[in-house]
Amino acid sequence: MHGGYGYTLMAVNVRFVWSPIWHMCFAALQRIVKIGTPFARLTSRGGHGPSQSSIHHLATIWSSKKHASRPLLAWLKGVLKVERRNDALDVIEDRKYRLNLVVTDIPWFNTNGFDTLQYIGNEFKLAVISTSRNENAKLLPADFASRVILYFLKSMSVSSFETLWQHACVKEKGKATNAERASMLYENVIEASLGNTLAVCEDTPEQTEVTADDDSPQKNKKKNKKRVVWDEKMKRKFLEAIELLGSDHAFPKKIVEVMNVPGLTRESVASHLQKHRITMKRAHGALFPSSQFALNFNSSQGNPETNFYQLGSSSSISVPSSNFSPLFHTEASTSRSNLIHEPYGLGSAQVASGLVPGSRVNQTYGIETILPSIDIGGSSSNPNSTYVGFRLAVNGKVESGQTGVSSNDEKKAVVVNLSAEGAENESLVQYPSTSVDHVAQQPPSLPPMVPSILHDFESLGADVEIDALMNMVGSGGIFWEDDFDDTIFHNTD
DNA sequence: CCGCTTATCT
DNA sequence: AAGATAAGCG
Repeated sequence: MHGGYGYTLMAVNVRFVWSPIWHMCFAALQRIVKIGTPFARLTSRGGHGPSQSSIHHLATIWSSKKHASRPLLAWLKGVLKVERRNDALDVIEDRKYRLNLVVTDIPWFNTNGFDTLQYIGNEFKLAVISTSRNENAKLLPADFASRVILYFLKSMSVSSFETLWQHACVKEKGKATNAERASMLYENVIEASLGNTLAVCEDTPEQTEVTADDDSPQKNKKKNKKRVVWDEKMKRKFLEAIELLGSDHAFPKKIVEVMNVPGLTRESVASHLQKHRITMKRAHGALFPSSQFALNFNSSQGNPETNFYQLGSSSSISVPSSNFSPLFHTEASTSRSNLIHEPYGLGSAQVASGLVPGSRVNQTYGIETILPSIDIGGSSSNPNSTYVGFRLAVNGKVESGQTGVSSNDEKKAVVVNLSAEGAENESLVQYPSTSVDHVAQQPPSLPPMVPSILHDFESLGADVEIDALMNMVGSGGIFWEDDFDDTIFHNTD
């Protein structure tokens, strides 16, 4: 798995993903497909496909979680594998007006890869995000940095991944102000949702349609203005909408539209929003009474839906709890820790070099956001995950520090204990000897956040026959059906 | 009513 | 307490 892979190109559209990285694809798939994103995969890596162990690993997880075969099959069918870089470029070029974003994992030191970046940027006018498992970010040449809008250190996390499509949105709409971005996102989500119903999940047991009888205590609010019951599903949608729109753009009307619940009135949402804000403010002040840097946890045995925290007043990211994320939970059971990884926290070396992993390195596309990520922890493929910044551990503690960046330091982090409402403990555990010596002394400049998509892994379909999948993938792994574009670009132009 | 917010009511 | 309704306001 180390090094030596060829060229991989990945482009993300609102509706689909090209990706070389299987586990990320799967994880992203679960989320993206939920909002209706068909996907495709394109890889050019000298004839080498994803490893069987990787496939098996993921397939096992999916199987054990009773997860859908349909999206999985759809995804597999959407795979296009090409042998050479130029083939990959051809594929992209053919569709460059339909793609929004290209993600690569071309190592920066790879000359051809460098050319590839340049080519994509110049010829296709596509935004490029690069990932690399390797090396210290400060070693990256500025030239490289200037050709990508974002740079990820591996392990790039699924959470980061799922936010990529939003960058695609940015590209799609050209330059957009921050104010416009919210509605822009909304539009694409709605669009994607339509695509989902049509292309991916023909029938989702999501409907829960009401048989309008005399007194149906259903939570549905079809016609009569029954009192709205904000059950978990409703709350989830609500929070999704908030996240998507951004907390400072989340107004009742748009929330209603994003939630897309028939009969749900703006007034109801407004009322709920009011309560929600009160709840937020309470938790806000409780943890950090006099700080702009606020964390809000409603964790533990409560609703997973409300398990989020907020950075700053204007933006928030979600942190899926472990039991809310079956895939990760499975992995975490063997390898521990759901981590949230937020590159702004520290890493002064990287900042000084002007290249913060995961942060903006280029303003061409107006990307102002960093990509929060959740490191699924030492999976077999990523024994030593690299992270710089903050991370959320499963024990509810937020750590800031770094691992895997320098050589063989082990634990070095500032641990912020977020125990029960009130007193925040901040204890210096240990600091790395070299690069980072003043960390989190004061809150970093508030990282702008990309709202991430909450996910719902349920009701995606039936189980899949693993063996069949294995055979399918094992033999050639090239799936490029005649109607591929019709499927993938369904409803597009 | 145009929509968002805040206050009040049940 | 949760949600609806009223009222204030740009």
